Amino acid sequence: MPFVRVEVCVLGLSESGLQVLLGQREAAPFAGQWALPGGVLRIDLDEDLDAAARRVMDERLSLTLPFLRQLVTVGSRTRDLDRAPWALSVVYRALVWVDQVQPLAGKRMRGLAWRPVEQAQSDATLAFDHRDLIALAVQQTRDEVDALTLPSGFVPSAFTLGELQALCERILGRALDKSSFRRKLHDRALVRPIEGAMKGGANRPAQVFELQR
Amino acid sequence: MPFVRVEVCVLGLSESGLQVLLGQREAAPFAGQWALPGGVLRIDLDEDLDAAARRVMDERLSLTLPFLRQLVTVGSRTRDLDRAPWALSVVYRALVWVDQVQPLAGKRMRGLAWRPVEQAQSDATLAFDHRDLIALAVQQTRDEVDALTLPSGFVPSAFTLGELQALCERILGRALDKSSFRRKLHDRALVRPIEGAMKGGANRPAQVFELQR
DNA sequence: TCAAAAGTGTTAGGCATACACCCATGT
DNA sequence: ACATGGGTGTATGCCTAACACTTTTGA
Repeated sequence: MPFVRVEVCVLGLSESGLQVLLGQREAAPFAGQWALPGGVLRIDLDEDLDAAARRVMDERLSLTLPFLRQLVTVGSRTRDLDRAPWALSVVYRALVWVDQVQPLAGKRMRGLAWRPVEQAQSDATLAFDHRDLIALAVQQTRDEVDALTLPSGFVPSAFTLGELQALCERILGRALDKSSFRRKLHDRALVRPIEGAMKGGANRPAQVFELQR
Repeated sequence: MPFVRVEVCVLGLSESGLQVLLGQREAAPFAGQWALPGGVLRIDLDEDLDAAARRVMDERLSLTLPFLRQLVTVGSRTRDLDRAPWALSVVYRALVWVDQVQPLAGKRMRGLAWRPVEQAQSDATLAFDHRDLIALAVQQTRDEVDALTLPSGFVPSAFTLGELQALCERILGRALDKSSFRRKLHDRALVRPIEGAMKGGANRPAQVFELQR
């Protein structure tokens, strides 16, 4: 049987756009190079694949990731020759707020750091095929936002439409039209106003919404 | 390490629409029930995951499948308790012409048979979660046709536009508008006429096309 | 002359973009 | 007053579905 690992592409949302969490490898293969965090599937600990991904990220980030989605599985004889004659990796994507995660080094990782996705997608020095995996994760995430199939559990329970739009724009890396955005939400009945709840700053107060169940 | 298998959801195109290839299981678990064909990953034989899927189908169908695409990976502690304490399956989808494959029983399968996808998708007696996997395969395949990202290598090297449209319609299970279909092909420059090549039946001859490289 | 399939044009509607404009509040 | 973000309306263009119509062959 092959050597089975789980890798997680953690995308982080920040003011400046999408970032990806990378760690610097300590051991071969690709020692010293940057890679997605991951870990070995433990059949004694993990109930299923999703649970394995959650456990691996728990250990690395001491934070239970709210939104995991399987991306792809890669495997071949030559993937990880230093450790096994045949290696298989199930790759997940997670989505978090950058300021809710403090990158701290774990075992077998010299350090964890956020990197802008544009930079990571054009960095040929990443370990394994992780550059391609990051590109895949970013693409899929942006497709989801385009289709407005929002990762429930990731968006806050209450928000103004302006906040929701800003969230989508930061993921997409481009501006959206306010009118079209709101019409789409309304037509598809994706959000519902919370009666009486308003949120005001130094300007006109905004209606607070929640996701339609 | 877990027990690793590869399952293949072979979709077959026939006059009457999409079909899926199912086999009747001989051994536990789910002995006697119908399931997707598959096999164990052999790290001594398979170079990578795609090669494993091709080998497994070679053994079952004595036919090298032209178009394989990974769908998803499922795994848990309880998936295949009769054979292993932890089982993982990488699921692929293939696309073939029904009349090019003669279903013949292989080892550990009492028989192989084509079943219409509509029927399979509502059959609660299929083994494992294979009903869901079939639904996923059908959905993804139809999405590809909708987007006109045709599986090159599956469509014949030369065809008339009528033939191509009929192919898409059989996959989708619904009729398409001739004019819209052709305009889309033309606008996106997906096909190219083969000079001088015409195909005639008992009616007006049609221009023969090939896929734009 | 007719049936059948190829191939073309025309119209109407839905959806997205762009942009203009009013509204309510704190400073 | 005015800057700021909330909220709404309108015009335009693109894509698509629907359908009508002509063309070319064999029977």
